[in-house]
Amino acid sequence: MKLTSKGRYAVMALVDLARFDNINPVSLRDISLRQGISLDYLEQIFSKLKKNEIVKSIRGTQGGYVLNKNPNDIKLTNIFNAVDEKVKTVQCRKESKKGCNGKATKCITHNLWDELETHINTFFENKSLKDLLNNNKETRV
Amino acid sequence: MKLTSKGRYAVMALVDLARFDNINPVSLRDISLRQGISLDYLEQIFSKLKKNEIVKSIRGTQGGYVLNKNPNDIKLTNIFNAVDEKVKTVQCRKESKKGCNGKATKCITHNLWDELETHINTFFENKSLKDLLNNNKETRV
DNA sequence: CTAAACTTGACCATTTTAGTCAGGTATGTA
DNA sequence: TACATACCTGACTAAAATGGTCAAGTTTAG
Ligand code: FES
Ligand code: FES
Repeated sequence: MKLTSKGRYAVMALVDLARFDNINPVSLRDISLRQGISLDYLEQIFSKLKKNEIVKSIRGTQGGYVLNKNPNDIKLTNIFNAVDEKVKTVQCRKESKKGCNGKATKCITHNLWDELETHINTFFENKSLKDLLNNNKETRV
Repeated sequence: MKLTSKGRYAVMALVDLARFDNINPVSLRDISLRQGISLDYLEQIFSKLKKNEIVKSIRGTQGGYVLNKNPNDIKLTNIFNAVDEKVKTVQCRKESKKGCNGKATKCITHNLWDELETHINTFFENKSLKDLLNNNKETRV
């Protein structure tokens, strides 16, 4: 089970953005340099974030991106959904009555994986961008 | 973030095994048929489970595998470790002081991913094979 | 002595990931 | 108006991971 770069970068970039967007729009170039993420890749990611109304774009010189919501209202769930980083632990289609092995009933571990999926998603639902900003100021060891 | 088949199959197979091993050793062929998992693939998985002393093997006709511990003492953590299904959310090497971007300090989201890793691992540490057996008898809707 | 079942290791097709590349288009500033 | 900056879009691809298969054994109950 691992987290992909796309999801990791999306959150990283948004935290970076949230720190600076009070004043001016933040350019992807800046984020790219500060966070060490490929500019071209960031563009793909922000295209999706924009479609999902998490950020707004401002074109032209001095342009960049700005948050489209209050940091408190942007949960990790929203970010992950936007960039298609989905948590998938069950193998079967959930809606279907059928199991992952093609049989007529759910497999013997289905409930377990479903529980795990919920467990993980709960984490994402309870974390907002705001939390991450605070968290970082705390300078925890 | 998704669970791989290897981890899913390992747990599936062990639950199946745990249900039947009171009487006789259980052959991989039986598990393969009951759970719809490729026999050759199961062999790879059980080879690892054996090395990690989770199961014992009995060779020859009427042979098969048997649990090597009490179901209550086999946590999901143990199973996942055995088959190299590791939870990896941070990108960096944890021991290192360096960040994932090659910089001298940890990245701004490092703490978050670390917390997530703990969150997921906690789930695995608190589930034993025994729990899964009980869970399945409950015939939950 | 033979069939069932474990054992080992090499091999491989497909899919996913993590990007790159090559073109645009819009707009603030000089 | 020129032009640099920064967003925008879609195609493409190398490398890694996944999810197996295949082949050639060895062991032992009956
Ligand atoms: S995971 Fe849903 S039936 Fe197996
Ligand atoms: S994940 Fe550890 S430094 Fe970025």
